Amino acid sequence: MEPGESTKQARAAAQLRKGVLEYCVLALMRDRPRYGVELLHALEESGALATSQGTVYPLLSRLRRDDLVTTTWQESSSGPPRRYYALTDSGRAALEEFTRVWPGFRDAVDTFLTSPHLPGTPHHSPGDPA
Amino acid sequence: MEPGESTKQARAAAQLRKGVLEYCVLALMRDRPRYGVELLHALEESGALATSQGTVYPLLSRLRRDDLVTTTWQESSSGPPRRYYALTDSGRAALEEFTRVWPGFRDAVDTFLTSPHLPGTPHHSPGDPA
DNA sequence: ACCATGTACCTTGCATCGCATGGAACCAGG
DNA sequence: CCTGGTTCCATGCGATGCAAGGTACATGGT
Repeated sequence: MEPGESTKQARAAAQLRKGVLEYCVLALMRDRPRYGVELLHALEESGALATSQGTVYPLLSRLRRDDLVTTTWQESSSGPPRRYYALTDSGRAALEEFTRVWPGFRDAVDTFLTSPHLPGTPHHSPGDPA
Repeated sequence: MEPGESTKQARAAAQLRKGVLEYCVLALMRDRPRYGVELLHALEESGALATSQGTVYPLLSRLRRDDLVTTTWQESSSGPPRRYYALTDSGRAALEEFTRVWPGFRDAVDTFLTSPHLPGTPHHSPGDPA
């Protein structure tokens, strides 16, 4: 079903999300409580972290199991009630912990990816996609 | 070693490595063939990506199974022979693919971690009594 | 010769995670 | 009643990081 090339890109991106998704979801709740589909849409809009319900809901269950979030039901004017997820004290601490270690990690990967050898490499511009 | 806090930090960092380690190892082979312990030491020196043999060797087996690397044995003047891992054509392509998607991913995480609506956010120290 | 140490390679078993798939419940409009 | 949109959740599979354990080679001490 896959033409092949898109598989590789999807594969690389898929493996990347592991572990990071958890903290990005926590980061989304930092300002205010969010509900499942809202988180899903926010991740989708980011582009690189788009995922599915089958990923987000088990993740939210784990966060609740580990006491990183609490939930409250709230009625919706259009549709079934929504379960809003809010950060607990532990959740906020975990998020700050991640915020602390992330730059070092990011920098390490950047260091590995930048080769110190070929100054004239015909690299397409790092101007970046949207 | 840092006391106490390093546990949480290690936990967050451990989740982070998932999926990225594979491509960092490929990146290390970009310039010249490397052998297992050499890769292990390079990762350890990076700090954030330190891992163990139990992680690297199964990873290298997978890379070989997927034809991303080839290996050649080489004698060592001090110790057992070393198996050197070198990038194949597919391996180099996978590395470039990852190099393409990584900036977008990194940028997305950075965006989530920086709160977009509180310009005057008090960067209070951890343990704030709120 | 024997054994301890350092180097280097590899396997097994466990826990975790992303994700495709499928299903359930609620509301509005025809 | 029935179709469509929204929201929630669970199950099963494949892949991954990692601790623990095992094998083999070389050197030096006794």
